[in-house]
Amino acid sequence: MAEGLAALGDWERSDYAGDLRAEDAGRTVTVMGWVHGRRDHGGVIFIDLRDRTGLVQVVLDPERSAAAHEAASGVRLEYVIAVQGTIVPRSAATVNPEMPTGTIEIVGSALKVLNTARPSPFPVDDAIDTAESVRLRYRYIDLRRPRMFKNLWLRHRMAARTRNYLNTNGFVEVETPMLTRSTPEGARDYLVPSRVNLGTFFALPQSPQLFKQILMVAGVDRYYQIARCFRDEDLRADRQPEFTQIDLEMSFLGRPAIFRLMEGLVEELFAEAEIPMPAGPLPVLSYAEAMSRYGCDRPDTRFGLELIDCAPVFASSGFKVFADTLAKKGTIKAVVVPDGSSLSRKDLDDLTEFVAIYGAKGLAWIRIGDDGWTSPIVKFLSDDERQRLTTVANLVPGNVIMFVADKPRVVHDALAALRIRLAGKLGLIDPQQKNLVWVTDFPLFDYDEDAKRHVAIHHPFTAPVEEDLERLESAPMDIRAQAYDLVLNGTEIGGGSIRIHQSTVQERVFAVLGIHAEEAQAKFGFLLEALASGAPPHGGLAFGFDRLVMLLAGEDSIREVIAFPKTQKAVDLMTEAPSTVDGRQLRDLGIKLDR
RNA sequence: GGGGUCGUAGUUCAGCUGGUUAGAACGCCUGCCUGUCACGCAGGAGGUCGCGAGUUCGAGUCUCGUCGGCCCCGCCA
Repeated sequence: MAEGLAALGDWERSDYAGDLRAEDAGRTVTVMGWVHGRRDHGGVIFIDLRDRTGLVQVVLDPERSAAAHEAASGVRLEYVIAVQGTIVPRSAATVNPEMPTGTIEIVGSALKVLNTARPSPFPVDDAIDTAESVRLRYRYIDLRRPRMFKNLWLRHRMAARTRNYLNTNGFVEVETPMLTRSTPEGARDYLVPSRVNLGTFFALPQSPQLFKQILMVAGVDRYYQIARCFRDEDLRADRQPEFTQIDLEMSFLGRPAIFRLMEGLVEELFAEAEIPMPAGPLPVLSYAEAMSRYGCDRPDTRFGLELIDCAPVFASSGFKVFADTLAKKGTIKAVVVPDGSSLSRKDLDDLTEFVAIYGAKGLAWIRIGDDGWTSPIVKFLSDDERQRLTTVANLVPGNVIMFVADKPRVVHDALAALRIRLAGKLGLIDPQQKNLVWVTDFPLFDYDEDAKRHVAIHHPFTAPVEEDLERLESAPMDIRAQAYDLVLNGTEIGGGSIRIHQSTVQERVFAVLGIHAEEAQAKFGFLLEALASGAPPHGGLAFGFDRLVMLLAGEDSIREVIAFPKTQKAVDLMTEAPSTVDGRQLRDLGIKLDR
């Protein structure tokens, strides 16, 4: 034992610090934790002792225990100590109403310094404004903060509740491999070289998709896994290279039953976070409707500002920008701000700059006044256009209408972002409100202009809508998928689909994707064989667990609910991973670096 | 790959149109103090102004490059 330090000996903790209350008065307790604060009055010393439950004040009085007082005088912030003492009610004058334990204190009779601590790089306090890089470098200090432990604790309880709910509904938790096969579709894979099979690589799973489908073929019937997934793509506030999904798959169930089961799960998770959840079946929005009304497939429905299709109004416009856009198969949509008086000319300029991020070349606007329209473009509009625009957009004095004219993709991206930006700026969002909505009937395919081929929007195992199946080859871009996303306040928290369970359909979809028979056999032969071996109808989905915890914890970044997250450059500032490796390790793997 | 933003003590920040020895608060160290809870009082230590070039008599300050944190676009479902 190092100098000045005490051994734990036969001491056992009797209580957590933050749990002690007035009714504990008179008890003799042993508490252990970190020194959160220390106030030395020359005689009496006060120590705020902290553990994961909170704080309790310990009083060391030299007249009661000279030894304990002496030990306390050497204590510094973040030292690890154990205290034995008696719970005593505080006098009325010394009660601290700010602390849950503020009606009592521990009068220490013995104190052990279990470990010292170097000065903390930043305060262990919720009210800090320390750079995130510093917090991540010393994550073990950061996680001592009550807010961070609260997040870890919520995450733990949500995982436990998930397991409990799924277990009682007949789901079986099955682990699937972390060392798996690279698939060309989708995100970039993290690769792991195989030493035993030089020149070959495993991939870390982007999701357990194929394994869970094969578990359905195996008759598991209902599967789940709280699964780590990996994607080697650039990071965002809500995206990490490794993340956790609640991954689920079910056999012999159609979409309505799957929705019911999943809504039950979400209800449990909201309850765990003590957040009220909207009653009854959740609203369902088709992809087409979501795009038309909100310009995106994950709409925030807490506020209006819905998109208005203005293309018909300007079908034969004399305004060159609009006319040219429509001539080039573009479109024109608008958002109307009911009370535009709070939008200055500078605001409108800023918003124009904002939509440029999404590729919009401009943001036309009109301010509807009591005595006429103010706008840079109004002089180009005919009386007829003004009339029809008023009708289509329900314009009344006070409104400001903003247009984007461009390719549909740009119009939707720009206006979808604009409505969220405006809602924030105009205070239209109630932060307490939680809107959940299913978005369904996504297109099955998108067309990749660079690769000159169709790609799966969800993944290539998603079943087409039955009635669209006959046009799979003739009109692939019109085929709807039996895919669905669950959206919470504009964030996708889960997504899934009914899967293809017949190998003939799977082969046809591969063909549309330009994956020809030989290639399909080489890459997905095991799946095709499995499907041909008695695959039941099945479907499922995966929830983004980190995102869900983030939203229910009220955090803005996924990193706040992950114990050891990576930075935007995908590095761990604490361990400094990734790192270079020994030459011998590389030789074992047959890898030569060219830089 | 691209756009934006930030980088000064352990931490959070200030530092004017370039000008003597770069400041404050908290934290840290020493001493004093018997009811504090943002304890108080006195004193002290602590700086590669991210890094590298350049402009200049002189750079924390201006220019260029570079590295890193964060937000976003692309990417990712």
